[in-house]
Amino acid sequence: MIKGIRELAKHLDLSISTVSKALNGRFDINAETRARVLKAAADLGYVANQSGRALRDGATHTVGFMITQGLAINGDSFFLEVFEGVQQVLRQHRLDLVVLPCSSDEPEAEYLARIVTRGMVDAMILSGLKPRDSRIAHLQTAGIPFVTLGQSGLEHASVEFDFESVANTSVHHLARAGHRRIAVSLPADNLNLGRLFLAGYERGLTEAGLSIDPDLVMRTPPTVEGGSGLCGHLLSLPDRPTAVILSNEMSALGLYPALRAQGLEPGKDLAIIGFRDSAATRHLRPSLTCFSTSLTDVGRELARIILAQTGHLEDEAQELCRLWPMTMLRGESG
Amino acid sequence: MIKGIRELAKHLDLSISTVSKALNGRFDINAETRARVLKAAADLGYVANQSGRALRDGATHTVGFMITQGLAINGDSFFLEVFEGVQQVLRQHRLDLVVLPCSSDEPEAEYLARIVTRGMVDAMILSGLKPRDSRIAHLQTAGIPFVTLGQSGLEHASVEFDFESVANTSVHHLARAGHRRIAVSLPADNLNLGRLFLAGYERGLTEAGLSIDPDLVMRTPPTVEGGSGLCGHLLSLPDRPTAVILSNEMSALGLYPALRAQGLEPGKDLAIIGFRDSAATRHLRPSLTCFSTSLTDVGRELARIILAQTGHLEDEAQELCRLWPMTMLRGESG
DNA sequence: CTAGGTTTCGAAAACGTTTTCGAAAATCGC
DNA sequence: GCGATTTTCGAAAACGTTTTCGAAACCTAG
Repeated sequence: MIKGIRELAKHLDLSISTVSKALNGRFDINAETRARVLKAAADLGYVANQSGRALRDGATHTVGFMITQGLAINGDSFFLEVFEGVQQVLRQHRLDLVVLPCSSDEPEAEYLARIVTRGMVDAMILSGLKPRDSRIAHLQTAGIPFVTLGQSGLEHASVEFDFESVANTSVHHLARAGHRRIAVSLPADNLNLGRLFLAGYERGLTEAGLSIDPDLVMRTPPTVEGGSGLCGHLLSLPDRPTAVILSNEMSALGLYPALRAQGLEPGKDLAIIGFRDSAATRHLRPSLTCFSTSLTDVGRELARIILAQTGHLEDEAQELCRLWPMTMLRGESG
Repeated sequence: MIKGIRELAKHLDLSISTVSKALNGRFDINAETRARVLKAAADLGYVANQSGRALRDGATHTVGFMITQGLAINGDSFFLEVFEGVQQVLRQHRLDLVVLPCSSDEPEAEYLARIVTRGMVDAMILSGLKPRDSRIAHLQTAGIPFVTLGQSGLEHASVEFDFESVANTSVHHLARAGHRRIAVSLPADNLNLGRLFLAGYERGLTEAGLSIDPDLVMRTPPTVEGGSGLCGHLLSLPDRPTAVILSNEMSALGLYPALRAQGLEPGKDLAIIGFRDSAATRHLRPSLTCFSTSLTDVGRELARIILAQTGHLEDEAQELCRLWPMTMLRGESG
């Protein structure tokens, strides 16, 4: 194993600059010498030192993906699948992905500032944003290219699931099946998810010629317990709804057993449309009608947006907020 | 915002070296000037550039945690909890954690070699190891400190769940409840998990005065479908077992409904002990008797082992393989 | 054979940091 | 007040890489 380009050059009896240019594909190098250099580098296992490279040309060739402990949504691999896609695309452009986990005992903004000002990454992917997240302003003033996964805004690039269409499609699907009283479960906070979901829900009702009843819009924590609680809430309504649309992947896991405890059968006595297809919901019986998408593709899109901002991708002018479509998986629950 | 230590020095009308020493706590700096430098650095948001630092003193002050998409037997929440603990401890020593996801279209060894020879990290944490994983030899010859999560061997540092005790405790628990025919479900491959689990199982049987019946040792893929298949296998046995011990967290999710489809009730017609407590298994009814541990603590231990190897932690001589204990959560299933 | 053009390579600077070592300033003993 | 000692600071080198620019060597045409 060889230490630096200096040793490699000495070993080849060439100058440092010649070796560097051969490795980086510059055009003022004889094809024969280039081949000789490449072979030697491969044989001796030489790879350019990252710090030296970064220092020289001011770019780390590295994209950061910040995650926080709080948002471990459930037991399945949401992020792992996204990482896969990001890394796949970045690698084609000789960039690398580093995931940066912020521990819960450090403020997110402080952590991000440290990472960015230390110059550890050229660009950032953010997830788990809070309503008015200070991290966005920080990256903007620092001039670091970035994209967010979810919580889109007009002022920065983002990828967000198309909750509006999901809710809208759900309503139409249920209305076609004859349902007139369709409830919806939303998170209590004012995240984009809730706003978009509600908009699609109401548009669907209007388009289907159904009336909008505020009593049918429930605020539920996005947990299994939230799903259990939802059951009581639904059954207590005067004119009991015959269908419910869920906006998170955990609710169904609580709703199913809670219904059965009341002697009701999911999908039969209450139609259910869930969100999102995952390892946890996939084995519910009767199978859950829900929405699905390739998270690896989402990761690929995130990477492409970053590449477009850093100039690695010359083509298409990206729209700022990428609404990500999801497809409905018809199950037995509604 | 300020660019480099050069600007900061000029702004303070001090030399570069004085500023550097003040920031790094060297002892040949006047307390007053140090305070002045620290204040200015904080005010102007200066943080030492990572590449320059790494280049100068040959250390990146960064620990890598390699994960692979392929064998996603553990999901987001598993890793996120481990990351939390690692980052907590590393941060106290002014180190940082970077998670390095290897995409499925690149050989793991090649990816690791690239990361390491590029000098992106000072040490590595490895997970998801295969039986004779070439990554270990590579790190050893490269002289990079590392620790593995699982798949312990005598030749390198590792943290591994104490599967032997888990299986042993399970057998004793079931034997005490009167069970004589206790089955066990193991993965098909020859990972440590299977070896250790089987050893603990057989030791438990012997200690409880029960005979060892090879028919009761089943090889099942560690998936929900594996759990479903296990049901048929169990029921087809001539002298049907009254209890089963599972060695992965997904099996129970398949076994429960499969049993019910046969008209049998989990925990009543078949005692079940699961491994491991997780968000997915936590809402099974009747509740699953299973084993649990703090994954954040596991992360902390991993970090400590790394710190001991890199000399950041002067104290205790670590044993090579840290067997990690788990505690049994008594549920209604057995 | 020579002038001009093309191809191929090397010397040197720069990126930002830390540390060694020496110099200057301050303090002390007498 | 002066030499000796301690305290405080600055100049410069080094880490490994890439790129600019100039020099050398080669080739072509006349």
